[in-house]
Amino acid sequence: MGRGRAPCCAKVGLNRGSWTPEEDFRLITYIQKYGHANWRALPKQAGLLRCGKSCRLRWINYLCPDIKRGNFTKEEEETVIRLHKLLGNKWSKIASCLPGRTDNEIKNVWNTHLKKKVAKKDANETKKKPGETQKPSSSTTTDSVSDNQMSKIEAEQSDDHSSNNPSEPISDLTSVPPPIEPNMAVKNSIWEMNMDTIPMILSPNCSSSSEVIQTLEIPEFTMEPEIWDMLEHLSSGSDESCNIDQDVLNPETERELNKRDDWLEKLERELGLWETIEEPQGVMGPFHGVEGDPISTYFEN
DNA sequence: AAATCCGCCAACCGCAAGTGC
DNA sequence: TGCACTTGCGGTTGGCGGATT
Repeated sequence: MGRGRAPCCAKVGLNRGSWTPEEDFRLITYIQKYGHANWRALPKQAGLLRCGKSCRLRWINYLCPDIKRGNFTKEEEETVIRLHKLLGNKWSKIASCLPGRTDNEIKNVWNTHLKKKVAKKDANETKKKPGETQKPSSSTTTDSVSDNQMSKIEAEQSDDHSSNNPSEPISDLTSVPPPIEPNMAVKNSIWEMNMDTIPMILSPNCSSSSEVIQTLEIPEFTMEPEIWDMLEHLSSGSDESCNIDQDVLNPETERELNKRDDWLEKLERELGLWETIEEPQGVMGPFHGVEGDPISTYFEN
């Protein structure tokens, strides 16, 4: 299944197109454990048949825990419109002002909704006041970008214009701390994000960046409940099976639970390898897709 | 119910910028 | 300084699914 243009160079043996849950799983677990210092080397070390670029894109645009999913709020839309008026198609700059939103997402939203919306609005304004140009307003009160931040951007733009030097780059907007307020709504969206692919795995040795994730509530999981059970079990770091009061269960559920326990036992044996994973060495990493690799084994069965 | 249309958005590409040697 | 390599950016594509005919 291929998307986009034909590949510019032969990438024999590399997967293309949509990511499978297994690939997501590998990427998430690898990055959570080792980070992503070198995207080019990452696919090999993680046992992924993808190019580094593809991995990076998948992580940044979809799997990264900081990403906020769901529709844009009115405020976010307003912000995008205002920033686009100031910056043009500088999607990454705009994204830096919208915590949790990616440049790709903003670009898509702009191209599919906002562009039309703005065009329509402009057409209306022109009808009303012919000859009068619209001035960017900074009086919107419920903006998701702070007034300070917007003023700074506007000042930068103004300086830029006054110096009459279009080649001069705009100073980095990321230097202005974005108004990130971590809350459960955002955190839950992380889970929503992964619901249709694979949840974050919480290995007992997970790095600090994933500790935040560990505090999240676990939502209902509709896909492959076995996977969810497995992850939940692993994340607890417990040797015990899930604590469910078997007395209140009906026989059918109990049978299912027993089945699951057997299954978990089997998995535990396979995933025992998680405990013995070494730091990546050379080009071959711990998740290299070799026979006996627990992830491959799981997804094959 | 089937066929067609159309919008959405994930993933691709080429190129530019950044970094290290 | 120049080169090679990696990462980041913005434009574009096309598969998928919902809406319409």
